[in-house]
Amino acid sequence: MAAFRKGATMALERESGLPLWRQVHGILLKEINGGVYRPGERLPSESSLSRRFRVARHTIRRALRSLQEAGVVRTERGRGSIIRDEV
Amino acid sequence: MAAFRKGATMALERESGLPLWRQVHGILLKEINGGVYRPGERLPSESSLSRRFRVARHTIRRALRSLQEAGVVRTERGRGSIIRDEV
DNA sequence: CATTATTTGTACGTATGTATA
DNA sequence: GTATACATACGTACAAATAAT
Repeated sequence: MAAFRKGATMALERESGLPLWRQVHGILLKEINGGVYRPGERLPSESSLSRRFRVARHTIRRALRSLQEAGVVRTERGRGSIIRDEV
Repeated sequence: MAAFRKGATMALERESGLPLWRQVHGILLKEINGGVYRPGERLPSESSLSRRFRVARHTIRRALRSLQEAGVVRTERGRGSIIRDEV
């Protein structure tokens, strides 16, 4: 399937009970694991992700935070969220 | 001094460069260490702290999150933020 | 080197949902 | 059943660090 193309994603499910930020987390994690974004590379900016997923930047930041806590990315002010080398 | 009374605090410094949420973190931590709030007890609600410090609830939540990450409190939905047993 | 644009951080506000008291 | 309290999600504005021109 075409689920690993950059920037093309199914719409989030707003009635699923699963928080939007968790859905974003899951999608980005799959894309990272699928090689769409690779270690050392930056994820798209928060604004960009906000447009892509049609959610508030706040929601994107919540998702990115959970990716940080999971050790998947590190976020640097003014630079972006960088994929960590896989463990 | 009277720095350890419940709910009576100097105003936060908005020009200090230190983020408001860090200031709130520091004050609450001192009060916890000073015995104002004790292990097993709950901190005041987010709304209450918001009024006390005259900052948005968002800012209080940021401070509480950093206290969680520091292992000082645990937050439970519908219940509040409970002081952890000291380590 | 200087200016502008981009990007994340802080801080405010509002509304609604969900769990607990 | 009502009130309280935290969680999710929307929005806006500006500051600060970095990148790009």
